[in-house]
Amino acid sequence: MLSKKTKYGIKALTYIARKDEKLPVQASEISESENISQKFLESIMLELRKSGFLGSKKGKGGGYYLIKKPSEIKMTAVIRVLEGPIAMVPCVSLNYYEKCDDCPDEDACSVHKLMIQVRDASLNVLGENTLADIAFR
Amino acid sequence: MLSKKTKYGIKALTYIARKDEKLPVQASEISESENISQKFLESIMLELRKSGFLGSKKGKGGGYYLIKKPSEIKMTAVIRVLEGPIAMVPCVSLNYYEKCDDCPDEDACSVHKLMIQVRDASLNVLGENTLADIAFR
DNA sequence: CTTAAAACCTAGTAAACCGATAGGATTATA
DNA sequence: TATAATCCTATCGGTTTACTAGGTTTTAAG
Repeated sequence: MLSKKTKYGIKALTYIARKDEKLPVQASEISESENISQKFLESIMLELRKSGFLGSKKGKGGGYYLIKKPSEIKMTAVIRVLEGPIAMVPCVSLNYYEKCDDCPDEDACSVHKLMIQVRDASLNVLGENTLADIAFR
Repeated sequence: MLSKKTKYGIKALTYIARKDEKLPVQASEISESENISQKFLESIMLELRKSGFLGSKKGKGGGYYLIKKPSEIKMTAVIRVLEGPIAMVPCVSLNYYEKCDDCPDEDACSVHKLMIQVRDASLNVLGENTLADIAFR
């Protein structure tokens, strides 16, 4: 299941992308428009800034803006930052690999075999979709 | 992330499938061989029986056995029983649909759009794989 | 210079979920 | 009758989740 954090984060990025003005967008505006708890959203925006998706401007008239073009933001990257691994099991994760402490032999493991396929399928979809794709198409 | 319950459940089914003998397999045997807490596994086996994947025989010499042939057990079905919805968001789930309480318009929602694609990709993989595929191939 | 509006930061918290454990009751075999 | 297995219910510690509280800092505008 996708956490609300990730869901809200993607919605916020989408919201900013769809506003074609160059002015920064306030978290309060997004929170109202998208029905997201403001304080919670603030922490998410902060994370998105720290991970390089957003820039920010403090003070009156401040807000957040995209650092890259929507077409250059892959959804794999967004989800990895907000949600963590895309794989459903650590032992098939490319970026967060971890060996299972049960399971002596990964190659013999049926779960491993299956989850590699699921991972590849998901990776394929998320890698092909950019923020532009889901915001505008 | 896949829960241990689901992971253990799939491993247990695989174990039984790979034993070609007709005799029922004990939970204790599986728990030892696959390094799974016995009591925890017991509860999983029970669930797999109640949902129609396994039959059981009580008492001495008892155990669990597959009710259908491995090639007839789709992984979608197994995962839906043990893990719940395959979709990452309730609003794109086929079997466990739920409307988001934020989000007035699903068609305009970028998360919705993306997660439909992820769901279809996963569904495709899990629907094509049977227990036989992951146990023997 | 003051005020308001915004991001930024730290901490806490209620509820849910997870993985496991405890302790048996029931049933079947030998 | 003893033993071995499933079956059942309850509980529990730990972690995560989704959020809330309560500020501080920075900036722009009046």
